[in-house]
Amino acid sequence: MTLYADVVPPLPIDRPYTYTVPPEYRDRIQVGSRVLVPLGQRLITGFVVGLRKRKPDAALELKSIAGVFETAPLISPAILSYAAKLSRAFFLPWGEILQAAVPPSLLPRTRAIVSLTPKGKEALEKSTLSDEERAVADQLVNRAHSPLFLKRKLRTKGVSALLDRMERKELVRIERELKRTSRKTNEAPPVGPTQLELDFSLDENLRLASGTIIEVLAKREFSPFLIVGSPGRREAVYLHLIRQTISRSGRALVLVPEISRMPALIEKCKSQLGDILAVLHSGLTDRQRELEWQKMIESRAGVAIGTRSVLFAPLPELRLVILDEEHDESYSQQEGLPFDVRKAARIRAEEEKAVFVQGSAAPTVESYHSARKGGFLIDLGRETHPARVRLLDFRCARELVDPRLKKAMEEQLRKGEPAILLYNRRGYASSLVCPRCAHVPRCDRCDLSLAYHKREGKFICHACRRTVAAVLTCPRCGSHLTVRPTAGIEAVAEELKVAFPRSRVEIFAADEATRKEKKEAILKGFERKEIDILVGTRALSHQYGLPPVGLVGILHPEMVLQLADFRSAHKAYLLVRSAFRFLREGKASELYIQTSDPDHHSIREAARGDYTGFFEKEIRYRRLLDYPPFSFLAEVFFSAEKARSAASAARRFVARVRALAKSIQVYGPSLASPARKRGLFRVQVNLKARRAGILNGVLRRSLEGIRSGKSVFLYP
DNA sequence: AGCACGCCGACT
DNA sequence: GTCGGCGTGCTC
Repeated sequence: MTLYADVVPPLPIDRPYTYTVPPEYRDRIQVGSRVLVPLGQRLITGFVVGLRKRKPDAALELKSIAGVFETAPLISPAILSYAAKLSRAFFLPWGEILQAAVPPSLLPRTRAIVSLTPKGKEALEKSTLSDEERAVADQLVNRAHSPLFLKRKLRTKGVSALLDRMERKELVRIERELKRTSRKTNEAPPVGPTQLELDFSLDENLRLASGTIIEVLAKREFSPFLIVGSPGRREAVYLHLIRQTISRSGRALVLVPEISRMPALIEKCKSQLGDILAVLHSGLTDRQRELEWQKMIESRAGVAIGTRSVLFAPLPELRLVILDEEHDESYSQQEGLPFDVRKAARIRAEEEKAVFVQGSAAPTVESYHSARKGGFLIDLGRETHPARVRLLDFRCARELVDPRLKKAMEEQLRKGEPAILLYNRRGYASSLVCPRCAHVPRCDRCDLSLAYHKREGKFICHACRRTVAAVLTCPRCGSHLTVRPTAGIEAVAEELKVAFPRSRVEIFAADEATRKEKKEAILKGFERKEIDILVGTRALSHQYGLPPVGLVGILHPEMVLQLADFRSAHKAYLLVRSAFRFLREGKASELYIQTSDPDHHSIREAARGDYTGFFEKEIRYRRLLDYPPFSFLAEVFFSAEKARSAASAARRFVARVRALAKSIQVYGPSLASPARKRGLFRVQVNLKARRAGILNGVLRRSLEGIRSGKSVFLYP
């Protein structure tokens, strides 16, 4: 009896295609195998997602599998169905998610070699070839080359089509072979059951909190929790839960937003649990990543910890999924495959029937709301910091730094103590303007005003990073350009240097000028007390392990409130809270918050460290303005090389949405911000609906068949 | 995503 | 008259 395989290619096709399995592959092919299949005119690699004994449709003419790669499949049935769920949840092709689920270096690839046939050689000598054919033949006279080499060498369009035509005319031969990538590993044997040390202590509050979760852990069913508390207390609970999970021979998955957060946590895990840890993040080399994978596949890992790629960790018996720093923005980043890590982690827990624990000191409003409503909120107690916090109402624009803050700095400097100042605006000024004709230098790719970076003498577009030499005279009327009243961190540092001429002031920002070595030098210098005042943007807030100081100032956290974003109040709250991390514990420590909006609930409650207070006020605004969690929003982006195709895709989408559901509010299409990203035009459409189900259904049907690059973000 | 097919403008 | 643009639809 013939065997058939359902295959998903890593393309924007999310339906499997069925191929016949030739007898020679029958024994090797498995669900999860990677195979080489003919699709249209090409040979591509795909994942086997199912095996069957009958055709899906008897009338269908099926092609057959052209090759099977590794013997042991890289993808387990569990990950296969998880990827399918993600694909539905985020409107992404199944095959592309599968591709992302496996380390790229473990994915076998095909290699093609093009050589000239005797017939081709003859044609070249007789000059019966077309110009483009001859160009190819000339390259191949002496030796065979890969198609990639030819593409680069010829520098013309449609080389692959040309090669295919020449292959059909038997002028060239294209041999496709499988490139083996699997390596032999001879690592240490699996570790035995770990000895659990008993030096572990939890106070009554934490014991109670963990108890609730441990009860559910035994039941083996999906169950969410949200832990609100300081990092230290959360960590203690996590470790306790992981320990419990492992002692029941389960496995745990820990997600963190950024690599910088990992070292401390990894150390703790290692010292308490032994070396049963697999670590996955984007900073690993291919080889390191492969070793971590081997660890998991061979069941030598009890815990996998890492950033978003760890979502696909091949852990059997997964019982616990932890997502730390639930509030962190990098979980919703658009890099790579555009999906929300929070939701993806939740789906993994659902699929595995595992306990899902999210933790934060200041969770997203949506998450806190649903946890409280659903009765799965675990509050570990309020964050308190003994420091004195001063709110400086600062609206005068003559100086950048409030005299009261400068005075505090002066005192600090006299004691020989360093200070940190946080201000989240890079460069010297976010734009310049001509005082006579109001001309503003703009980026010709994004149409945003160019930021002036005085130190480097450059104009930099903060949207596309395009950099040009700064020209300080107006190209239209020749006047000297002036700084707009939107100073950046460089201007702040300049003012401090004038105020404290004998002090060492340094800037820490994610600037092109501030290279990695320079950044490390600054941090080292600060540790050695060679820097008196460190002025930093949010790039500094992501830095861990700096020696805490007695004085921290934060300038204008209310700036984020200007963003057209329903979460901006929460962002302001987080920004202020991030300043506390640099402050030494103790009554003598001081935090200055210089703001023109001291009465805003986000600033005020953050100053007091009262998340619940912030939440109560914020949730009222959300209800009032009908924002998530009281409504469901979708942001849909269409991107294409040509503005016209992105716009027409967006228009087509909007027309379909309008036709399908009157109850859905449509905003747009409008230009996304930035309007161009990596050379692609971006058009945005926002939708708002009363119910998530309706929104999902309409999105699914409206996006069908739309070709241009699309990404969808759903809130909550 | 590629690639073919198919329908309208400027040119050897 | 053709070459070539890109809109639309299919790929087991």
